[in-house]
Amino acid sequence: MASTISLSAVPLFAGLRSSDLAELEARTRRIPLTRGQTLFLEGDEARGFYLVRSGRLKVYKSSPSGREQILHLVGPGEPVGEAVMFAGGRLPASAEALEATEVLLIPRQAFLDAVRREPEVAMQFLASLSQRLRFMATLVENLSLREVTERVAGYVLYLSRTQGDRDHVEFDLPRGELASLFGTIPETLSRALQRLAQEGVVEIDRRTVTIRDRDALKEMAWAGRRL
Amino acid sequence: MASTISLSAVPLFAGLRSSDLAELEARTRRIPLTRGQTLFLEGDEARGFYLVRSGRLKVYKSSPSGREQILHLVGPGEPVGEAVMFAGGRLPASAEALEATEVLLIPRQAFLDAVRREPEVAMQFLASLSQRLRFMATLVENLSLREVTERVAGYVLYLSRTQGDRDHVEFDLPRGELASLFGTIPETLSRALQRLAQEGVVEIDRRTVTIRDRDALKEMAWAGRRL
DNA sequence: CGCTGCGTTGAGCTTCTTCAACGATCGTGG
DNA sequence: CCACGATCGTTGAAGAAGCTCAACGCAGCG
Repeated sequence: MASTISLSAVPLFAGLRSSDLAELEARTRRIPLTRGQTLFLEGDEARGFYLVRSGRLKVYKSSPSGREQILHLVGPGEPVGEAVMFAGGRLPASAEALEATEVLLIPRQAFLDAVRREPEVAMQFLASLSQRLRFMATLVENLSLREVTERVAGYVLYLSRTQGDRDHVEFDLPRGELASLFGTIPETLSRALQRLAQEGVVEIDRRTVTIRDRDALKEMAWAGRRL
Repeated sequence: MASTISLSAVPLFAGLRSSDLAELEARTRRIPLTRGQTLFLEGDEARGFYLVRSGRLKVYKSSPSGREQILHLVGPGEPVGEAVMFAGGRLPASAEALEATEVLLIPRQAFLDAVRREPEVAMQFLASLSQRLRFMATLVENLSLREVTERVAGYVLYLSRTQGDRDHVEFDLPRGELASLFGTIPETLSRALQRLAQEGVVEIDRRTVTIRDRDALKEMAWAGRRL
């Protein structure tokens, strides 16, 4: 279950020769995290960046009143905090383990050396940042232009796509975290799910969602209302 | 007024030798845009990316009902659509000129050749994407965790910072665009401004904002309420 | 078997949006 | 140079979506 990815299998470092990989790895530090443990907080100084080896992190912003907005989820082979390395400044968000997680701390200089050896690595990071940027654009669109029920419908379809286009989909997060991902609170999420269920579009049992009317679900996901 | 930036002054290409710069420039195409003209629409195929030489663009998402959310503003020396080059896929948003604007279309291959000549260019783009990512994180935070009045207060402070910490600040956009930037509509923005004015925090005359009580403004910007 | 935490449901309230009307401003053409 | 129309910004009233607070059911766990 706790699949651990080795550096040689990390797409970001594809292109590095195994000797360089070995050197890179030697300069990293392994950091084990338990569920709920904080990796860093918004405003912290960055000493390098992190690579998730196993488990999962949430990267989030929190409000003075305690509400949280998840910016993205980070899984095995994916980097966290690397943007600070490129642009400078302090960490713009916080990160916390959603389950038992192991990350690698990669010091700034070790990374720069790797890039010098193999410029292709920089291109991989460009691709990675670009993908994240696209994800953020979608998030902004959801928060600003879609209502909660539409976001949920869209997420179910997204999960269905990533989980093999089945009609059986598993939420990979508890309700509260799911709500933070959608930019809302558990109560509202609960009501949105209930609405989808009541209209016969999906069936919901705990974390399992069964898609009953895929077309209706698609309809809700991008138009929702009017037009 | 219409300051035009030359390629040699673009930070992204700092590091390129002038001969390489000349070659790069020779492979670009100049595209003049009038105010309101569309550069590309969400879903378009990208042939390369664009660099703004003069003027200003908005990059935005639009909803079926016609509302728009501005993702970012792009000025002289800044790139648009480059993320698609790195990550593939189609353009995730639309772009339109806010005023008379000239952009350079830089073909994918011309860019790749430049990077091959000078790997430092890749690092510059990493920094640029990272900054944009940070901006997007702030946008998400605003949309999800702050109310409109707080966003406006924050923006006024931001403008004050960028315009030299004066108490006299100029909105650089008409109301409607400003509203799109804040993720709301002109009516709501108008009321938010009115509230700030009524509490004596700022004074507003058309696009000019005079900060009357900077501390109160800061207070509104990050806490707003409770705690 | 009871405790604890998560998820759901209900009622009331706040914020924001919608729709409509109105005033001001600016550019244009007479 | 002025009058006109179009656009932009503001204001008001009503409605919708989402949030807060509180209570409750239920499952998992000690």
